[in-house]
Amino acid sequence: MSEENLYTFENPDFRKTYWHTSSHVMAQAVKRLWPEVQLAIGPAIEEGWYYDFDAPFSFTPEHLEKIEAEMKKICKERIRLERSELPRAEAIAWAEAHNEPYKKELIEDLPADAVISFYTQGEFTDLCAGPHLDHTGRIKHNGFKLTKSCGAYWRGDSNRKMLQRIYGIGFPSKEELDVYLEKQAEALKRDHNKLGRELEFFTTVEEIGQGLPILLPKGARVIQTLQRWIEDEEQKRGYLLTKTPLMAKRELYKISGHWDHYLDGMFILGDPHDEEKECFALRPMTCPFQYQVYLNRARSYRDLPMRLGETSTLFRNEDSGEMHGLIRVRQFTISEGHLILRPDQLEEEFKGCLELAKHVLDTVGMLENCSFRFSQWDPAKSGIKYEGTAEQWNEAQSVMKTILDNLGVNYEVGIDEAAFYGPKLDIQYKNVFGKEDTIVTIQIDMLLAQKFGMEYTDADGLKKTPYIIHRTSLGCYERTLAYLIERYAGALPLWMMPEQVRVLPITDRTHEYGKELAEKLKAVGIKAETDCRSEKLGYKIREAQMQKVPYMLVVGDRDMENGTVSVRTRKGDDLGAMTPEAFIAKCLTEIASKSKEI
RNA sequence: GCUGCUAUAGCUCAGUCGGUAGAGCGCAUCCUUGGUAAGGAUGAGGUCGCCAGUUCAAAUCUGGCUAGCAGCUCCA
Repeated sequence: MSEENLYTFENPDFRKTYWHTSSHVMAQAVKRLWPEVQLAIGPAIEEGWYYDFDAPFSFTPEHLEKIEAEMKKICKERIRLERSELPRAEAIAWAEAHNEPYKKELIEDLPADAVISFYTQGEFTDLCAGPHLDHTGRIKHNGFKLTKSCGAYWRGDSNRKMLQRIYGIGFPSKEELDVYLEKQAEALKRDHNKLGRELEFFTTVEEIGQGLPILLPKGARVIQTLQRWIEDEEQKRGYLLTKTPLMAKRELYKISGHWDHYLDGMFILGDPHDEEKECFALRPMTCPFQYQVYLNRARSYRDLPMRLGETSTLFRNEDSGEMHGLIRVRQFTISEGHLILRPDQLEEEFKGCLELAKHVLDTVGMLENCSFRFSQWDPAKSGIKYEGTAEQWNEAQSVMKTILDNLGVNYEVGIDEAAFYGPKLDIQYKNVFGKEDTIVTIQIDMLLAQKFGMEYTDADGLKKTPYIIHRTSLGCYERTLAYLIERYAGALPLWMMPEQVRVLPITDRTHEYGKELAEKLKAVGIKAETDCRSEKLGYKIREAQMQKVPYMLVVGDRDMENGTVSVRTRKGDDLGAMTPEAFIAKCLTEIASKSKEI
């Protein structure tokens, strides 16, 4: 980076510094307005900054306006930021004297020999490692906005006090801020939770409950298309399809370890604490069910790898505040699979799983926005959250690291993100709010096979314990549908659209011709409907357009006489008249191609 | 689960000071038969999320619950 670019927004470090100083300006404004408010922390984040406060009242939009106004003043005052250092004892005394208990706790947690630095701007001083801009005038007074206020736990610990967080975003000019805000507003229009309901992909009903969406005909159709495709794709790759029960007695989950680790997350039928009576639980995953397929008879090394696939519906009793549209739900259906294999097959099979996942994500158009996370355990939680020995974990993680490095996967490491039985490669996707969730996961498991007594007879005649890979290919269908709606703003690619073609007769005279046409299309598997209402063509087109129907076939007297259809696309292109046969051929070719562009 | 906000017709939303409700779109019927993004008329449709409380009187005020939204925490 050249010298002149150092102090521009192009430079991520400068941007962070700019936002960090903005957070101090915000904190100063809050302290000027309400001196009794206590300060926690206020870092720069990926987009903007936040500051956590402990206030005796809740920040409302009116409060935020007042803070913004005060911040503008501070910017215009061009106050210098001065760095200073204090010995530990004096730093603690400072925090006590200023009645800042959160700052005090932060200082106390620093190592004894740490340099404790402060930044002072006018009457405001904050504990801070820096760096900062040289004066508050560097912050463009009309280039920032406080976007929202909400609750946030002190130190991210749900057992501690909930503070109030104010988020802000800022740029060196008002124009850049406006562009940013406009972009945000546009992104929110793609929100699957809004668009998915408007386009009638899904709905929710109060009486059914939270996290239990109803897939309406359109949503159900998309999922069916995806599901059939995935099941076929997996069969091509040597997967054996299974169908296993949606519930089991508590004994099964005791063997797997889920009873100990995830009792709170399961829907229980019966009294879980009454050991005298039978107790069932809806399944939160398929692992121990699918293992029974392997256990059905004795296995030889020749049977491996055994690839089992299932379109499985799972139930997880998520906390009430966690549900979100189709992304986080209590019942969902997942393209789940388990591969049982010999150690020497691990790398090859892992590669196969990753290739499959990348292939399906690429086909649906989501791969380019995915990121990879190597989810590892936290040794500090050994025996609590994680089962198995440190040796087993180190081995599983080093095997996985070797595989990922050999495959050239560009990943970030996530500590304390592993499953209780092993490390994972998680493929992450962000929604329109920038919130990230796992769409696909591939996990190496060195523990469960032993628990279930799964073994195979090797070439040398010895009984051995196999490895297991847990994996998904397209992940959870509900979640995937949500991301597809956002990715395409509802206009899904032709091949997965629930209605691919709508026939639009212009007058009553062409209704029969139109209906026959739709029947012809349906006969070859094209999802077609006819709009026979006595409305004007423009009205019918507008409606089909808003419902994102890829092709509109206009049929009037002229078409009927000539035996043609006039084709219009949802992009607004008029493809002119063609024979039904020509259109069908074109349409079938495009569906088969699974193109993202149509 | 936590903090804050929200809930009025199928949808999007008005409803002032507490005096039992409105619009647009959609829907139904009729007229219109119109060639590429909204033709016209008429009509139906609401225990104001649910349960209590205050009041002569509650969509409106208070409490609880349910559901929705944003964030936090969690996510096998």
